[in-house]
Amino acid sequence: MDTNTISRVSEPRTAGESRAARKERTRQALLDGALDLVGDRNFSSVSLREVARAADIVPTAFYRHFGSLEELGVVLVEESMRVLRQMLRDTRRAPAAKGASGTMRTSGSLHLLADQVRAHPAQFRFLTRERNGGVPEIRRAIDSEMRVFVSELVVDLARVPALADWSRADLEAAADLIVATGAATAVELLDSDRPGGHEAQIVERAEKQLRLVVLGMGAWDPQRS
Amino acid sequence: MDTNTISRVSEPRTAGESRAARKERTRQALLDGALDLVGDRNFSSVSLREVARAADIVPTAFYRHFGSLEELGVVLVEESMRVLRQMLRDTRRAPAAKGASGTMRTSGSLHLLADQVRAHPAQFRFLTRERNGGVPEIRRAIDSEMRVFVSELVVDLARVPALADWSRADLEAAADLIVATGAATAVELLDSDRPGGHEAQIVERAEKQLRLVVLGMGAWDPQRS
DNA sequence: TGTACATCAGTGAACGCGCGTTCACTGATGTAC
DNA sequence: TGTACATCAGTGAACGCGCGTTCACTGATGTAC
Repeated sequence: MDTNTISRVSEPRTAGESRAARKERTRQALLDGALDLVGDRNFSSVSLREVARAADIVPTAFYRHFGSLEELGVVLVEESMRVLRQMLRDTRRAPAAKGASGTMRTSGSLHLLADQVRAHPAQFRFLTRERNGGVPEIRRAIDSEMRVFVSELVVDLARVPALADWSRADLEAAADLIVATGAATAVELLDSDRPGGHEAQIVERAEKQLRLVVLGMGAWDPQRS
Repeated sequence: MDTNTISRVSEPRTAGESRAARKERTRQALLDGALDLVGDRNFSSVSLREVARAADIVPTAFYRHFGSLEELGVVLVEESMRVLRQMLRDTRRAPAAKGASGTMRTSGSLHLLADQVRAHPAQFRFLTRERNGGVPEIRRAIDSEMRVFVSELVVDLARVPALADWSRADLEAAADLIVATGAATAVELLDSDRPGGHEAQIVERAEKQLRLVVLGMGAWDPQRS
């Protein structure tokens, strides 16, 4: 079948792009524009008209892509989380804790986190700001992704021989503490241009904290509860 | 001097309150109303007109009390922090960590935290939501209060004999981890009506986490960095 | 105690503005024959 | 390849609304004498 009879002359300004492809580009422009706008403000203080303006379309055309701003917000969570998930997948290749001996691994994970924050500041800013922020739908989306992270880390920890006889609840407490420390570190890294906090110091402190936790795990007595 | 010639008849509807006292009441009504409104939304999505309405005054009268909504927000941080500070003062009487042996103390602190969250949900909700939220002025106000908490805990920890030879940086890392865990627990307690998380379980997990940290502190080698 | 004046918390009309959403439309792209 | 029609991303006018802020005001409270 002749699916593509190429029109060789007089392209209509926007190269020989299919209608679907152009729609997808606009959709992405809306998402990118929104992420930009959310860089220094609440998601809930961003208006539909601003987002449309950022994507260079008229406000009413917004509805061709999303039913509401909130719907776009949820997609933005998923998109930002993809970055975070990729990072976690990389980290898992060298898991954070192998009992009291695996100390060096925590250091690597934190530098990887710092790299990711530097590479995708807008996404991290969005996630950390909206995590406890105002829009319930978005907060719930972020929260459920965080739970996935914790339970994946639980699986990793459960495989560590030294933790073989830990209860599920103990593993979850430890995993949650580790993830929370990572999240808190990301928040600080995002503000690392502010007084006192240079990136290296923030990472160093987070390393100390993870080392404390790992040491604690080494000293933990699973029988005593 | 006869400062108070009491008018005994025909009170003008609002009892014999001085002008200053009535102004103070309105001001407090504005603060209370704002705290109420902020219960389920972003501070930055609350409007001056809504706050005025909540305090039963006309929008323009708002300016008799605050120069802007943001200014009210900063006062709200200070007011909410007073609650938190009082809690911390109570906690300090039984400090969180006395080395690996002081485990029971952490439990008491967490129940105290749970009590406070239950007693002042609006304040905690406001603080946790705006801590990473959109309004820079407010975020900074909360952040600086949190730093005070950490450095007070550092002072407490420095007094513990077992930690006598810890470096300042190590003490700070530990204190920060403890405060962060408390803050994260407060966030979860505020949502404890949601699926899976009943208050007792949240507190139990936080106890495990603090115990892990305290165990880690017991195993910490201050020489090794 | 009584009078005259000052203060000032709260009023109410008015303004210009950006908002979300509706609607009928346009015209390029895609499809059927 | 050419024609006729369908689709649909983006347009632009229009709406009613709540917003922050201005301004001149009112009238009870406070103060000076």
